[in-house]
Amino acid sequence: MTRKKAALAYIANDAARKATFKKRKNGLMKKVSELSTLCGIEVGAIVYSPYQAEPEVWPSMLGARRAIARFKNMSEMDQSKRMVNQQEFIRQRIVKAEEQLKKQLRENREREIVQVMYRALVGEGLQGLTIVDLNDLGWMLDNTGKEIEERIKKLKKSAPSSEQAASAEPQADKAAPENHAALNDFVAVEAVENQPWYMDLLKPRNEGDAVNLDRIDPMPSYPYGNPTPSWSDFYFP
Amino acid sequence: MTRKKAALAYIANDAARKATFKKRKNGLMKKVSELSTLCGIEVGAIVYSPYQAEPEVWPSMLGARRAIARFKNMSEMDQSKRMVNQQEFIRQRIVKAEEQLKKQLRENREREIVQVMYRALVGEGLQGLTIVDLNDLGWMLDNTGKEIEERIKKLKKSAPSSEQAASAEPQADKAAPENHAALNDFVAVEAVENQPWYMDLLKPRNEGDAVNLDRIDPMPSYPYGNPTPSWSDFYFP
DNA sequence: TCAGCTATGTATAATAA
DNA sequence: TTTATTATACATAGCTG
Repeated sequence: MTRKKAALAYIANDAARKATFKKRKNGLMKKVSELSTLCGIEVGAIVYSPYQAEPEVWPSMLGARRAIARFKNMSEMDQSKRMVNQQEFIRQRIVKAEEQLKKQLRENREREIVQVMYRALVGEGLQGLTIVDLNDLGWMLDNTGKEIEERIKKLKKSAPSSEQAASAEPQADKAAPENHAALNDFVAVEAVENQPWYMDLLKPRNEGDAVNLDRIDPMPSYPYGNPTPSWSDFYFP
Repeated sequence: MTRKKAALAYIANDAARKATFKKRKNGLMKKVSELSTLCGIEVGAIVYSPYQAEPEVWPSMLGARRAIARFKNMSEMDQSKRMVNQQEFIRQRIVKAEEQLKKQLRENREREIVQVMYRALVGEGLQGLTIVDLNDLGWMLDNTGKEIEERIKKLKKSAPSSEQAASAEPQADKAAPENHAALNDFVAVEAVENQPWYMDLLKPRNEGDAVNLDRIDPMPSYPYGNPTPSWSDFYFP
């Protein structure tokens, strides 16, 4: 966007896109910090980065959380502006809030499972694609509660020999080191079977004192796996 | 930061600061949108603006919410880095999430009550101080569930005339200027008595299918009235 | 206050190492 | 790949109306 006149469109070339992303992200965060400094206000920025897994935070985790809380507040307040009927409005708000809560809880459980699987099965060095794979698995488990068994059967069937399984490498992480060359679904499933405490997570938790998840709508088409690499990049240069 | 070399520090002059804020905020949001377009990623930005009350959203409310969710995700992910014990970590996460949920619900109810009282009692023109007052009242009601009656008694005692009571606008939405010359606690309480639907809000809601609010900690010192301007500015030029 | 307007400082696309 | 180096496009501080 300098020598050539701007071409404000998606950059097809992967490398170029990544380079641009990094540069612009840094620039953006610098601007953010400047704005905060110059005007003495709280600012937070969240960028979902396909290239970076670890979040860096600016100005601080707390600041970010506060900003988020404020933002939520305001969205509600804003709605109220056009409120005509008190009760209706309030009811709507309640419904919305409850939906949000459910969603949050649901997402949380997903994360738990993904976490556990990830931790249980994968070494420190293999973040990238593996996380995506585990996400997919986590979703299924969380959603159906039975798909896990199907998956186990299916995978066992298609890879009865543990050696074969080892060489399968389906979803494939690129630079997998020696020991983890065989990070695939089969391995994941085996680990699951051997870890009862993981299975416990699949059961619905005690929800008497929590949100009722009964009527939870089906999983949203959330970009958990798909083009989705891993999430977020909260950065300060 | 152009003709003079940058002076990256708080701008003392009010007007200049505001001008800079506006310009830079616009520039920032432009960059944000560009980043999103060029790299095909989701981006959200939240700026708490002292100058703007109404939130504008970019790229969209949904996008913002998603980004926020991701961010939360990542903060947890980060924590997990140092996690040693899977189960322990997960339990902690669950606890945290549930606390968050409770807080959210609680805040929501507060807002409901404040809203209702505000709408019921106050014309459009009287925001400022009145809101603060009503907030206080709402808090009390929400907290004790009985203070309302005490308050009613007390106030009735000090103003027993029914005519006075009759002048209290019942459903009272928008602006009813003349009638509201006497916007005080008494009016407020009368309105409450005449509006069963409001009283309903004071009762704990059906919590079988919601978060259990039993163990909710006392109200946080949230800036509901106080120096609180109004929040947030999610902007796209 | 709010918009232009420039002169200038910055950010960054393309390129090279 | 990442990092460093430009040449340019862009953002914006200080003005002005």
